[in-house]
Amino acid sequence: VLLHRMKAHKVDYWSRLGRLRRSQWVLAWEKVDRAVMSGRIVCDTYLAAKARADLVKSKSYSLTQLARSQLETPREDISFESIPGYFKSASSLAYLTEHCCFDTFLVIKLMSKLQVLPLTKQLTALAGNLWGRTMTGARAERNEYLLLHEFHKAKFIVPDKAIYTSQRGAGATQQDGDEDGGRKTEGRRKPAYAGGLVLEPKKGFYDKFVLMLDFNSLYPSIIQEYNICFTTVNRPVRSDDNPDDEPDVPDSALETGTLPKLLARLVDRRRQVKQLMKDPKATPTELAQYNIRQTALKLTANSMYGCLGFTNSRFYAKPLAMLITSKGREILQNTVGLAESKGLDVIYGDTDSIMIYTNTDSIDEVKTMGLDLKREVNKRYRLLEIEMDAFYQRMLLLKKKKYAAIVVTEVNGQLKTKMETKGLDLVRRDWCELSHSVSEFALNQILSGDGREEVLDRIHEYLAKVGRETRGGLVPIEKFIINKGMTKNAHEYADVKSQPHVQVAKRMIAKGISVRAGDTVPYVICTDHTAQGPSKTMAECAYHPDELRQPGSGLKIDFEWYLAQQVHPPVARLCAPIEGTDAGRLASCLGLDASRYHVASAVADMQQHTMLDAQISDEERFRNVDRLFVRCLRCNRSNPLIGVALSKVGYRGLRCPEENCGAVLPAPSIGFQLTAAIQQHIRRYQEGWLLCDDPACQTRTRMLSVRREKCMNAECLGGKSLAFSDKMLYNQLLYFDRVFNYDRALKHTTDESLRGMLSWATRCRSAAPCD
DNA sequence: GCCTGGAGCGC
DNA sequence: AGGCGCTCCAGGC
Repeated sequence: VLLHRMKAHKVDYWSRLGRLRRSQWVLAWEKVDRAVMSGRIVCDTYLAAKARADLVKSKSYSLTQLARSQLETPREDISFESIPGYFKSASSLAYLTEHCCFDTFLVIKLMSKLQVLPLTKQLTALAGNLWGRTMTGARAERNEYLLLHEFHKAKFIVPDKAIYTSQRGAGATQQDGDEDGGRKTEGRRKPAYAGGLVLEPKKGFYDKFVLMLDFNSLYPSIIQEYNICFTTVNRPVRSDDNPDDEPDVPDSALETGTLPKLLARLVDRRRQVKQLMKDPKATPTELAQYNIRQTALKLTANSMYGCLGFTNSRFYAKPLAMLITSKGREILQNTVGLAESKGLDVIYGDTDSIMIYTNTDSIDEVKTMGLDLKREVNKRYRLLEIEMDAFYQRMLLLKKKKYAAIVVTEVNGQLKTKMETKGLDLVRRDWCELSHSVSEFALNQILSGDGREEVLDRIHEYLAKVGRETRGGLVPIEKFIINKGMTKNAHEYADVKSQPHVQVAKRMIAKGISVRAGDTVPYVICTDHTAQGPSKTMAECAYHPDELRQPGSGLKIDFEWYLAQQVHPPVARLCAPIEGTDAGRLASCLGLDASRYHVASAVADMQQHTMLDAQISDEERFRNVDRLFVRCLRCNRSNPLIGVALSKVGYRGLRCPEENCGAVLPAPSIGFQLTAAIQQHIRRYQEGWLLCDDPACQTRTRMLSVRREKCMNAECLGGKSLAFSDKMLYNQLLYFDRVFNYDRALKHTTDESLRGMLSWATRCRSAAPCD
């Protein structure tokens, strides 16, 4: 924009934006921005913030968002469409101008906060590439230069640089809208080799310490430990038909290769820098510099592995990458084996880490346990080191790569706690803020350490409130906004109709708002009352928040969709391991139609029980249920009711089983007693007593329930489970059903007189259902 | 119910 | 213009 304004106003020396003196306007319009800046290093804080995603945890990388999260400075968002309006008066134009000036201030502050210049300078100095290229985030190129320098010093001839050709056939000339079915979309290709090992988690809620250990820089360490290098590993010639076998570890007698030497140097320098940081005389400025340096060293060492597996890298070496990950898997597996052989309970692990359930509340005990294991593991390796990484006071482990925990740290002898959340819907930007805040509440409750019933009561109550407030229109629009990133440009998506963000992006582009690959698109889901025709897909109901806010748009947020699709699923997933609630219950709290969930879960239960136990007879299945005792009004004796198939059944109903009585049991009386029995069992289930499953132990507790946990009794090796579980309750209720199930009895009995009776009773029942 | 893309995480 | 592993959601069949 600047350049074109300069040209329009015939500004001299317009080429001074860059350092090349240009006298002629020869640049192609598309490439102006790059070429015109030649000779200058451009720092794009948008790219820089994305590159430092490790520090910047932001839903989107807009200046407004970054100013808020990084600089704690509010910034007014001025929508693209409203800008022309600011030109209508001097005062509003001045306001807009000031806003722009403030933006430049924010950008500078952001650059300073993220330490973009010091860090990129260090990275560049290490790799020996061009600073300007580091700014644009060319990680592979940095790695290439690092290796080029290294191999040149060692007097090797390096591989030729392959000319970059896109492997995909999407030509830039294909502008016609014709959808070519056979064309592959750009994006992530399928994996070429195996990566890290992820252990199957032992899911559940843990309310005693979990110890987390991990290997320091696993892959760089493996390269050194096993002397993995282009110069040492015997690898097959690169061709299309070579076998994908992983190569052997080089002979231990071989001289240290270039790659391990390089990594050793990086690690050693980092150690030195960290040593300098311990100097009490170091000034804050020096400390900051040291910290940047050690970060750069670490980043450089850690990015080596990734570039070995990068197809378009000059130093692409799939066999080396394969060997590294393979050793990683082997190391993790061995570590798990060692821990388990010491009687430790490994509940999870991912690539370079393991988590151990310690079954103790004493942090000192945990430390002893950890040190002990650490010592044994580290004995096995020359360089490789495992380290205690964290102590989790409580932990909710839901799935692979999805968990939350209360982390305990010692600060000046004081124990501090903090919540850490990994992979949950809660940390993903494709869920709206409403969804996040509800999940956060539920998670805080679950991890609070309070009793189960209390926790569930509070969650249920909160959900009811959320349902009411949402439907009442009390929740601000912002809380409904969902953000999704564009991996491609809008027109490159093949499947547009199922992707809400693409639909919205296309409309934004039509309005002249720039949306490119890598940008984040915000949208809300609205109801469509105007359309009576075929129901619209979800994506077609997506609108940009500005479209919703537009006066007279007639759009309304689809509250029911949000409660059912954004709030309910994540909360249900969080509560899944907690006994005493389920998807149906949570849905009904939110005011949603719970029957769907009840039916679904009942069907699932039914299948689980009947499919698995298909061969089991009723006698076997109901061996442990409480019989339904019914008191006869005439003889006043209680007798177990065995069921319509076996009880004395008369034309007037069930009869008292007492030998000398046989009076008809009135239906209302049976109904009352049955209801009481059902209520009693449901209460028993809700009380949630936990019982050790070792019959000799018999320890009973009533805590926030877990699906899987060791018995409270320290000496006992048993596990804890509900004394009266959901399965037992189900079985109990199934028994009650069976007792009065005429249809089933009719199907199963061979007694002709009973058959007649039952079929008659069945007909009567359909005539007078209230009986 | 099974399969396939895409997103977006974790490491 | 580093890698793979793992949920989830939608949609098509």
